[in-house]
Formats: sequence, C-alpha cells, structure tokens
Amino acid sequence: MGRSPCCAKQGIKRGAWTAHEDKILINYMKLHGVEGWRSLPIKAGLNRCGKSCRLRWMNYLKPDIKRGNISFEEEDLIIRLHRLLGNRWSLIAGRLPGRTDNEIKNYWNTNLSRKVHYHQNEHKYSATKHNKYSKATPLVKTSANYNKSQVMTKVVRAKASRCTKVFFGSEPRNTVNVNSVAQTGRSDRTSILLNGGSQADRVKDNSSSCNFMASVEEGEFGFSEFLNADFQRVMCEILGNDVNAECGEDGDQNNGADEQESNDHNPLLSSSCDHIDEAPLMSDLEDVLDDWNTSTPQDCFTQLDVCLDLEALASFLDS
DNA sequence: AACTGCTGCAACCGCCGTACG
DNA sequence: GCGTACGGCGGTTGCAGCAGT
Repeated sequence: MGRSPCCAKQGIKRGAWTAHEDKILINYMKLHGVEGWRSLPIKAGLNRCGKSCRLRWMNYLKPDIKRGNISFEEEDLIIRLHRLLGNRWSLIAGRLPGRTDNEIKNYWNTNLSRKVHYHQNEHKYSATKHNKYSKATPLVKTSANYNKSQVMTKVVRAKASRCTKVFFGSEPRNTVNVNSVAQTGRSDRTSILLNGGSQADRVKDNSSSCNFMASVEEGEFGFSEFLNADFQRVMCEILGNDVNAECGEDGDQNNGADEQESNDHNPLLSSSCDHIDEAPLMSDLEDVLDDWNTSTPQDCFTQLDVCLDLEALASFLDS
C-alpha cells in the first residue's frame, strides 16, 4: 500500500498565488504559526495543497525574506559555497541570511552556472550576439580570495554530508564498514572517522555509517597541526579565505585575550573575517583537539553538529 | 503590429529522512 | 521492526514577460 498523497488532488487550486490567498495565509500564520502544513489549508480556508502553502510561506511570505538584488558579496559567496557544497541549496541558503534555497537555486541556474560554465569553457565559445553564453559577465573577482578558491577545482563535485560525530581513537578500527573516499586501510594508523548516514544508523552503530575515514601515523602530526597548518590552508582555499588575513573584529566565540590573539591569525576560527561562518565548526574541532590531547581514546568521543565537505577533506588528506 | 524564441522564476513533483504509533 | 504521515529538499516544468526580427 503506497503512501497517500499529501492532499486530495481533485479540486485543489494550483498555479500562481493571488494576493488574496497570500493575505489569508499570512493572517493565519500570524495567528497560529506552523502547526502542520497538511491541515493548514482546511483550517485557513485555502483551496491549496499543504505543500503549496508551505512553499509559498517559506519562499515568499515569511518575514525577513530578502528578494532580488543579490549583491556582489552574496554572489561571490554563492559561488564559493557551491564549489564547496555542490547543489546543497538549503545549506547554501543557510549561509545567506534572508535568502531562500529556491531563490539561490534559481539564481544559480539562470546566472551563475552559465557564468561558471562559460569561464570554464571560455575557449569553446565565441561571444557572438546570439551566443547563449554571451550574456555571462566576466567572472572577475577582485579579491585575491576568489582566485585562491579557483585553485581547488577538484572539490567542486563534493557531496556534502552532515556529520554528527567525529571519532578519535588510537586503536585501529578495522571492523568499521567504511564507505570511504580516502581510506588508507593501514592498521598501524590512527583513524579519524567522520560519520554521516542516517540518525538511526548513528544511534544504532557509531561506526557503521561512517562515510569518511582518514588515517594518520601516530605522532605523524597532531590535531593541532591538522587544524593549524595545511588543513587550514586548504580549507582557506576552499572557502576562499586568505590565510594571512588580519581579522580586526572580535568574534562572539572569543572568550579571552589568548584565544583572540590566536583567532586573529586563524581565519577559520574568526567568523568576522568571512561571511562563511565556519567558526562553530572549527571551534568544535578545537574542543575535540583538547579531548584528544587530554583524554584516553575511549573518552575521545565528541559529538558535533557540523557540515563538512568530506570529499574536499578526503582529497587533501589523500594527496 | 505580429510573430518567434529566449529568459527568469514561481510553483510543482517526486524522493528521502525522520517521527511516531 | 514496520508502515504511515509529514516536512524538507533538489530537480524540473510551465508560463509571463521581454527582446529580436
């Protein structure tokens, strides 16, 4: 028995929303908020599918939504985030306050993909009047940051995964079923497991859903180096940051002078340097580093709630 | 003015993950 | 453990408006 449709198809209005319908939905949401999209149309008196109501609200009617006039900074950020995350529009939109995934997706499909494609294949196309790509404006980024990010072409097709756990252990995890993109398989190495997969899998088995694994030699380099040296450089390139950038503004996460000083030279830890707020991610990893340095292996378990480009990370560690 | 093709984008569709009974 | 309901997401479609002829 298949799943029932989200709403009765017959008699449901489709197509563009009218101002009257918008008003009804806005008034209902003001009074009740989100209580369940399926039942909303009936309660609100809208002859619409619940999904349609949700889409309309989330993409157009919700307060604080910015529409149109995507700035240069936002465009640059979209390009860099897309380079990092791929078509994860909701993730990208999450980094652009007031922007919706649908708008970014449309903007990408109608503007940026053409630009990027055009500039990746510039030699293939002549900018004739009727050329499909002639509308693309030069993809010239004045900041050095973008030029850096262009270097990391190999991570463009990354499949971003939501990582909720990072395991650190000095013992090899040979029994782990790893769908790894950078697995070395060496048993004499320390395993760094970044787990993805479904929540159910993660609860069921901490390691079975691991989709990324890197291994490093014991003492080869510690996590401080991992965070502060090449890894940081590569992540900076991926994110388009300048490794040597000076960050003058205080970040909210900074608790003390030492930490502030450290963050001043660590663009990944200072969200004020960039619109890409990776500070929570890197701060969490730094906490993990503390655990790593001070705890026994079995204690070295820290749960994170971060998004990583696993393939980008894997590409670096594998190189 | 009429026609044609193109573009942008709002909206829809189908799939997937999660929650829940 | 299984089936269902539901929300969320990414891909795709369809149409209004615009530009070119």
